Amino acid sequence: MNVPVNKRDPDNNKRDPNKGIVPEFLSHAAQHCASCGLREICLPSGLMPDEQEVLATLVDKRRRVARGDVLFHLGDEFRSLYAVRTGFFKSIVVGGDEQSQIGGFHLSGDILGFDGMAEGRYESEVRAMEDSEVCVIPYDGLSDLAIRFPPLQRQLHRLMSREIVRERSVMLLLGSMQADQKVAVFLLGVAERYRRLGYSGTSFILRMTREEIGSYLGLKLETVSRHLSAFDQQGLISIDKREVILKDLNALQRVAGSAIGAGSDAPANRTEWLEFVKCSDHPELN
Amino acid sequence: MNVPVNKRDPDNNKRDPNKGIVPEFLSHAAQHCASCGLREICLPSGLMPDEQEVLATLVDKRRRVARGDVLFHLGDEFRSLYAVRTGFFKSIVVGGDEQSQIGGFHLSGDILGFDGMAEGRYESEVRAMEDSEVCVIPYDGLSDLAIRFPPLQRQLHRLMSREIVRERSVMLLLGSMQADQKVAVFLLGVAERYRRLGYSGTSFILRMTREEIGSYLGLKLETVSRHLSAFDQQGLISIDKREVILKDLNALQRVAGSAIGAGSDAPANRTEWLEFVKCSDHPELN
DNA sequence: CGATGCATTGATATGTTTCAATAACGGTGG
DNA sequence: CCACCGTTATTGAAACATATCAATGCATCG
Repeated sequence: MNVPVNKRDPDNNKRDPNKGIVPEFLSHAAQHCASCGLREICLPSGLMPDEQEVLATLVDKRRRVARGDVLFHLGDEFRSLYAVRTGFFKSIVVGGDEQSQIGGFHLSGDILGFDGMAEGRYESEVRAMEDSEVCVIPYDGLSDLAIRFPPLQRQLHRLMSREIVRERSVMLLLGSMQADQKVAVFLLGVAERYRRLGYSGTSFILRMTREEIGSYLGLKLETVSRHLSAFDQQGLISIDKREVILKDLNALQRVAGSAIGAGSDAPANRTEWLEFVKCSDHPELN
Repeated sequence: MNVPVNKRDPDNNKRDPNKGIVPEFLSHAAQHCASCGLREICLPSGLMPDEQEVLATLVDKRRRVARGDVLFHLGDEFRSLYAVRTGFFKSIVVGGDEQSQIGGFHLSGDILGFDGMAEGRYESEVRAMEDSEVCVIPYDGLSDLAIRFPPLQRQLHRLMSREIVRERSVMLLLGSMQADQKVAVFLLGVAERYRRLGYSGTSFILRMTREEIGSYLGLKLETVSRHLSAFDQQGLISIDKREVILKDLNALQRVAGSAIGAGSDAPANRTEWLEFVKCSDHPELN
């Protein structure tokens, strides 16, 4: 855990967003989707209560994954999907010669392993970044159940489609955005996910290193650091190591959606902008 | 069509790879998957002949899309998947403020429209780059059929998963490769697809502009052009406008898989490499 | 035959990486 | 407890890759 436990947390939103979603007293007694706090955002979402009950008979196994351990390796035989219950994962896309990249970060409610259906083997590697727990969803069983419950089939399709759409947006990010846009989009994306899990969405702790952010965004860690610092100087955010507060969402969104230099006497290009920002913090030096 | 019809074509591999896969005399008489030349690479792949027969009752409608027309727009209501029969498509990913990018090129046997399942609306736009024809696969019907024929359900999952995996590899391309790698990977990818459709895979006509290649690869058209020229000068390929011949697959693969400057007195960086290559073509100038 | 779209190539500007130095932090073991 | 270590983050200067701007050529099409 990267959360400083000794700090006061008045807004109650800097804690691990996973923690507390499922009341402790339920976590052992009732291992059913119907009583899982995540059911609205996880696989059972949209199903009738009785359908959720049946699903729960399928999804009865849990698996703990310690920080740093892998959930599945590239090439492992595909047998199950996994639903993240608690914790935090990264999925790693591996290409031929020592090329690899983080393809996504995953938290509560996310379904992992869709890439295994194509060839019967997982084509990526998923690693826990904190001590985590997943629900195991055996594919054979799920497949059978989807036949008996058409809504489940639809839901499965919806989730896979959502993954396709998510990856599309990452392609857009990687292929046609500049570093500052990427970083802004990233911050807004993280915030949005926390918000949907019921947390503030303007104040949170990053659970990954600069290098991991860079890997995800197609940037070097120094570039990420520089742009985060720049946003801080500009007053768009406040950042100290991993603690982030989004201070000007509109401005951030403007950066994310391109359109630089809306200001008047601001520099015309991004390199000078980084400089400009830095200097205007120390007017006595000019 | 971009194919010069008046040219001799001794290798029989520069023609439109779609043409001729389905014998002309079948194309009107038998509109069934079971007799479609694409059945092995399309949706019915892996199904029993009688299952294919049933699938054919579902997939009985065709749709022609003229060059430049859209198959579906972003935001259109999702009702069907489409299987490319003949022709050539590009899918366009659109982001907020005038940000858009080509997410993929699609030819015979590809299934389009998976992104519509997530929210009931297509989240991309697909446009025909040549006069094309698709099979219309109504989703409701497909969903019902998948319930009656489990293998069809599996096949559907497989295809969606394949799309997820494909997009992952594009993410890798966009996020962690340099321009020359990207271009090499692109050429090998195109070649591979032609090869799988039964064509030579070393000699083909590009069906898209430099700008479209660039959009797909996250590069500007000039950069694409420069690296194609460089590959030509190096003898890895021969390219004239849209006509490509891959001459040294191993070398191309080496570029695609990183590891530059395996040679001895070759320049150490890529800028100089581009220069070097150009100069060594005119030794009299040195 | 001019107009238009596409491709190539050069010169320069710009954004990002690379290399390097330093600082802050957390954990570990004397 | 504190000195020490490895990891993570920040920041600067220089090198590099790609984008941008611009000019030209070459086809195709009406």
